[in-house]
Amino acid sequence: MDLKLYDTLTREKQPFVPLDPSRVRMYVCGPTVYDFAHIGNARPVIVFDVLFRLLRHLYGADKVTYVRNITDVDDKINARAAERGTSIRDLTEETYRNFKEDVSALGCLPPTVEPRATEHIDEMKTLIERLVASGNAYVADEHVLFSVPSMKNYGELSKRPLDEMIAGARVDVAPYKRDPMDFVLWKPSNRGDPSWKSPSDIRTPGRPGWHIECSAMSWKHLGETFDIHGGGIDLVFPHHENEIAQSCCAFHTDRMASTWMHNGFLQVEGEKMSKSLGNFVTIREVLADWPGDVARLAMLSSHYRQPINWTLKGLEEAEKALASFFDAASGGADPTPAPAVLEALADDLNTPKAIAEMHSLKNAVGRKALAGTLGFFGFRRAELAAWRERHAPQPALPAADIESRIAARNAARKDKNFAESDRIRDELAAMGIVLKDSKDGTTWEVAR
RNA sequence: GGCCACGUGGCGGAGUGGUGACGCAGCGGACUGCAAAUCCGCGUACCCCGGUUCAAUUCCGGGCGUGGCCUCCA
Repeated sequence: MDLKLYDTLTREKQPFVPLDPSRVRMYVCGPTVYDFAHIGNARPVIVFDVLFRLLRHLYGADKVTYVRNITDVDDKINARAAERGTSIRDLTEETYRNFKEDVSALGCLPPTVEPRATEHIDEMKTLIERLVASGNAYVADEHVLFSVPSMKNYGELSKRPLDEMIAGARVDVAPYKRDPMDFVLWKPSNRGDPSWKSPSDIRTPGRPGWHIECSAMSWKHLGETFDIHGGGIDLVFPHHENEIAQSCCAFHTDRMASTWMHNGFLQVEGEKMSKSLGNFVTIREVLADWPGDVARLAMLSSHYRQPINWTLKGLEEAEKALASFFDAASGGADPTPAPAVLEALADDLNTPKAIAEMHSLKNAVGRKALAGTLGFFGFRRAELAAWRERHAPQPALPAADIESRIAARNAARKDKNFAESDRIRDELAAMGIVLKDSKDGTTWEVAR
């Protein structure tokens, strides 16, 4: 099985060849923990969970290291904690707990490591001092800045030629920057904000810039170079571009990660999700109405690089599809997913194709493979069943009354009094109760 | 304004230089006393305009539309 992945850096689908097949390494940018994660945040979490599962299948579960960081030092966190009057630690811990619950409900495996930024300050400072020593960074006005002109390939990931970026810059450039493109590695802390002893002989305590944490944590947990770096497409510039600059200059390497993967953006009911439009949807809100697996399937029904439109109709369709999969897959399960599904996933994670293959397994010969596939994806039969039970509409009549009417109807049918039997059925139908005749008798359910 | 994506049937959504995936909805048939459920079958879709080609939805150029990014906001 040859895995091919699209690499943002080369803009090409390429065969995936791990640097070390006995230790496949993936880093994905995780949440900034200051508030409930929204459904757009859920996309990379789900997408890279599927990739994690695929890699574990291909290389062995104990051969894959998946690192997803937790950003727990950030201006938004400081502001939110102050606003709520809680400590930063309490806020980030609570938000992180909520995040873990959310993504677990979405059927995602925990990553191998979930490092926190605040626990890697030493590594960040080491990187910063290396960059200063190598002339890729400089100290100015108690800041440490990365010198963008010191890196010749800067802009390669986002395909932004430097001169155009400078020409397009709209924001006032801080006076201490040597070059308008330079970005912060370390900055002084405001009073009351978290602070650490600064690197590079800066006297004032400070805190790290945004980008350095990922260079530090990927280095600590995966090494100087690794296989896959993932995240949302909005992170390509400047975040990932700057990570590359920091890591490649600190370690004198050409590539930070062999493959850069980015998921497309998410819209809600055809509109940009924003608080001002009032269509801001948290994972928590979705989970209040739907099983996590339905949200998961809905998310995977678009290819990860395509834009996705998050809609109620999409969730309804996903619920039907998932129910039909579980209906068809009753009985034993194969230990592995169906080959056709694996093949689809191996082609740059073509989940819509994989789902189409699952539909074609909904027959007698495919059901064991389908069950194995559902297990591979992490879909949970019991969860959907419990949700269906909970959300089953209540009949307008007591069950005993329905049963007695069914008995009356069947008596009429036996007498070939079809006018009467149809009358009873229509009467029940008008109350939303649908009858199903089979050779084993008549059953009923409430129309959804 | 600059850069980067995306634009497929009623809806969702793959894919491909030449026999039009898949799902939902719809239609027809089987089954049924009639239905429901189930099963079987059915769709001359590829934003617009040029170009390349024997042949383009697929490649190239332009246009229009939508979205993302454009430095310490993530």
